[in-house]
Amino acid sequence: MSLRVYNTLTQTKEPFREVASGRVGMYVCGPTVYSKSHVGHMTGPVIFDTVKRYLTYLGYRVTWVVNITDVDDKLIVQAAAEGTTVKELAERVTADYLECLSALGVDGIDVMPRATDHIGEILTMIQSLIQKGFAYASDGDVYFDVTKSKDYGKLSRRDPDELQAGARVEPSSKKHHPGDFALWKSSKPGEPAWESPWGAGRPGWHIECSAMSMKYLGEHFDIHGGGVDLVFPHHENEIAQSEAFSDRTFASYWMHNGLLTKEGKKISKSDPGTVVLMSDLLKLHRADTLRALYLSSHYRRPTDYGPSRLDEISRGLQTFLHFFERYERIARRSFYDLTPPARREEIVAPADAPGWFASIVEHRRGFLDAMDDDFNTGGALGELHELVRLLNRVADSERLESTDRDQQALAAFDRGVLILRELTAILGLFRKPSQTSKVRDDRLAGSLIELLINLRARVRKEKNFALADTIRDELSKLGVALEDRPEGTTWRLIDTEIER
RNA sequence: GGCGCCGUCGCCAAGUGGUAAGGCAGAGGUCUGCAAAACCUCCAUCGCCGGUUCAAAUCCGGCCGGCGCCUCCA
Repeated sequence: MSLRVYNTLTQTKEPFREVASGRVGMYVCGPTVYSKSHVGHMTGPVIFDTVKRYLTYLGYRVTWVVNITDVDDKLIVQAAAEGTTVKELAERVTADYLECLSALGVDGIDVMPRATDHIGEILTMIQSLIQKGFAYASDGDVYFDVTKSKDYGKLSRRDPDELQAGARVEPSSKKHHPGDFALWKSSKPGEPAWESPWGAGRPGWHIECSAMSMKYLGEHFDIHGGGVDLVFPHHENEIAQSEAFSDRTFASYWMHNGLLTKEGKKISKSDPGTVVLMSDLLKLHRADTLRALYLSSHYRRPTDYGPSRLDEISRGLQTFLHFFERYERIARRSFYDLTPPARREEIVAPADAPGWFASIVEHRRGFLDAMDDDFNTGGALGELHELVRLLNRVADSERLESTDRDQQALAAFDRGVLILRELTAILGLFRKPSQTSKVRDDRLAGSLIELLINLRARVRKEKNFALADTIRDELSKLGVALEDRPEGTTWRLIDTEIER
């Protein structure tokens, strides 16, 4: 199978064809930086980060652009409310956004242009649109004339005249048509402003995305993404102004992620109970848990967030974490240190490989097929679970933790684990070692735990199980879990993420 | 009212014409001094009603229910 992508423009899954051979340009609408990121804001970044990882894995050279909108009405209002400047507010909120991205492993963004750094490009574009007759100046403002655009509404399937009938659009005497939207807004005294042929003002909401995406990705690029709520009017307007400007197709594929709800309710500023700050969540949960939340269902479907949901996901992830510890016992090497192939290649089970190796290859195929099918991360995650179970079964049946294990089986198992690493890396999961490994590296703490384990082994030998159990219970209270195995006792830190 | 999305086990969720992945929770079992971890077994006919077809959760029609956008929004 090869990659197919759902395109909002055509409402179908289409085979992926890049504009320029071997390269992909991807633009995703970023935040308007007037308030800290909440859970919902990270949906797009994590999803498109995964999209980029997968495209890169397929061999494309991907350039990913995410804008920062740092001038806007909401910023002006919020800055005034806080008694600060727009600039200070924007910088502070941007810093929070960047921290969230980094914590979640969203590290594939290549360019993060700020609107205020591109006023020149924006003005050039507006002037061109006026010259071409697509826009008009009106009392200090400049508007895009939707009636001049032959296929306005093609993305959101809307008829400009219907908008008028709906009468939902604020009639403005400055506009020729109610559906016309601002490219440039005149400013009042005290507001951030730039000089323009139409007087002091600032860019309208949609124009910066057109100007910046074209600057960094060209007039026609591959993927334009964002939340579904941006389809209209934002993306519709972007298409209209961009294509009017360039006379070319703007983006080949329009990808829209479903929104996140909080216990079934829409996350909205007007309902404070629904707003959960990402920075707060990151204190309670492992980044992988949050990442897995976004990837647990298909990106186009809405996802519901709730504390119990995160606990559930965290429990599901434990299987992997426990397996990584097991792998370390077997291979005496950390799963996190494995370097898997960075590019997709065909893997066929060698004739002399054990029968179960073919099953591993099967699951890899299933994973890749799912990803090829419009980035079906939910299905891919399912394959991962099956892969781990298979690997555990192999470790059991081949007795890989014992000293007389079969070397050939071990080698094949090792290759299987490398495949697991390869696949988890595509999803951006398990990038950093667990807490347990860190404590294990701490000589004192690790040694003390080992000491207690050794003492406990002595009393166990003497059949003093009461004392042995006391040691285990007390350690458990301290957050250390003991597991007795034929090869000896192992320990790990008890997950503090889930409250039991 | 217009445009669009969705309804699969208690919960989450894949599957979009060939007879229901996976996870969480639950029950039983193997292993264990007991646990833990791991593994094994069990646990759904797909909102309702019609239709098309040899065959439908998957296609078509209708109905019921939930949601998004149409106004700022990831």
